[in-house]
Amino acid sequence: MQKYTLAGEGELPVRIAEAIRDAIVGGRLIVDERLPSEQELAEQFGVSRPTVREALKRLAAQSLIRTQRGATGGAFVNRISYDEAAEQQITTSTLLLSMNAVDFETACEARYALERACVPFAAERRGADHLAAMRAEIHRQGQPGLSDEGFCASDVAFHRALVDAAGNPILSYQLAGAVEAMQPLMNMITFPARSRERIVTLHGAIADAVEAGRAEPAETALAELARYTVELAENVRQSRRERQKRG
Amino acid sequence: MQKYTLAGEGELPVRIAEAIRDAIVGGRLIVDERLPSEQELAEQFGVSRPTVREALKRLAAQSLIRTQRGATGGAFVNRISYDEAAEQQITTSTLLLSMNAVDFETACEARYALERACVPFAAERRGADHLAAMRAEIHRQGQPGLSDEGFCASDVAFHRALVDAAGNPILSYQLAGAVEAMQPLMNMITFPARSRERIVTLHGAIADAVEAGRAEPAETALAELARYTVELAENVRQSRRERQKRG
DNA sequence: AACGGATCAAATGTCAAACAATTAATGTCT
DNA sequence: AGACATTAATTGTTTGACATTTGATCCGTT
Repeated sequence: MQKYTLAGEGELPVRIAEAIRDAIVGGRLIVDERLPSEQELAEQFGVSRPTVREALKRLAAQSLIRTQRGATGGAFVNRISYDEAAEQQITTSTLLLSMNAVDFETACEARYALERACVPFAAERRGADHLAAMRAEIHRQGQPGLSDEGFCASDVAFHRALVDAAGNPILSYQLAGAVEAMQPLMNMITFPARSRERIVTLHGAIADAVEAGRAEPAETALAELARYTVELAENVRQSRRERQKRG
Repeated sequence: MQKYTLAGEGELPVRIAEAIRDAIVGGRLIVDERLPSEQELAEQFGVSRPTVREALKRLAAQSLIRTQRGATGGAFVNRISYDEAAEQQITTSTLLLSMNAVDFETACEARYALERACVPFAAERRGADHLAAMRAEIHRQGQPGLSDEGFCASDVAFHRALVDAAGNPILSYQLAGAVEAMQPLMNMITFPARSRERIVTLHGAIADAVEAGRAEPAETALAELARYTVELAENVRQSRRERQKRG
């Protein structure tokens, strides 16, 4: 049976990778099925083994297959997990943000808007574990002596808990990329004690609202948090400009 | 100057790819900068050229670099575009959904929730072009003789226009993955004339609300659309079960 | 002097053949 | 029957070579 058909034009490894990928998404190769050995694939496609290898490596880079050495080794169709998918999305999003001069306001708006989408479900389905995680992060954020980066990391953890509370793995996966990718941008902000206090208060309001099963006040607090974060970033930018003008 | 440091353990190409990727995200390699030739890289890392090639191909598969043949060719750091990033996210999301038995309801909930996040901005900033695109798709959806797949495609186009109307490229990019990845699932639904009529009506309500700059009715219509879509899928599943029992 | 085309050189793309490393199955000895 | 060495299959890696592409250079013509 002909499982793969080489089509189009361009570099061989790319076309081979596409052929195999199509076989996977088209269901002709099912999860955990073993692909032919590199040697056999090379013969089937009429190319050399290094060429096949490059194709397989492309697929491995996208987590579509995994390879195993040894007697019963080979390439296997990989069931991509939420974690793997999220991981990939985070690297892609991070690169996209860092290389395209996305202004902080746009990224921030996107992030909090997406989070807002989770709130109604979080308020409806929140479990004790997620609430506890949120409270724990809030407590950490109030600790004096916490570094700015530590504060940022805790902020991310808080928002991940909020998103996970919605109990929708697809939402969690999609949001992970948006939230995590923002972290490098957030790390440029300094959080003096007064700002932290304000943020912790808002986080508390969100946790309270979610615990009470009320979406609306949580959405309001989230919107305020978005506004305040943008304001903080604006301050940092302004003071940096002034320092540059002087020095 | 030492730009790359090989760390950790495991397969050489993976470690080399990581070293180069870290150099890119760490800013030691800037956009459009040319990497050393494969030969030079091989010498620097103390490995053979095919090994370096595999590493480069991994990076190329993630759109981190692009390669050019010829005299002035080589590998260049790639500025990843929104389209490329979205493309990758779509394939990842599609695979995730198809391989993890995600139930339609969960995926649908996620999709419409994320779309809802865009609505306030769309209502605020909608441009004539986006509104026109939405109207055009609504008109197409009303045409008799349109295939189910054509209807689905138009549905996707409508929602993309809605998302783009929010005028936030990050949101558009994030949503593209969620909306497009749903299409294979949506394609399993059949859309009889009566269902289409209902959907077109809701689409019209969304377009009207956005045009009027009112977010709330658009969100309501979107929620109703989500509910109705899940209902349609449920019907398909039920009739399929009955057919199976009989035949 | 400016334009056009042939040549060249550098780089990636591809191939071939081999050896190393790993791993599970097989077979053998106790 | 169980422990241990052997073996075979497969991927990982190296070496060396040739093909292809493409910009740059040189040279002759106008």
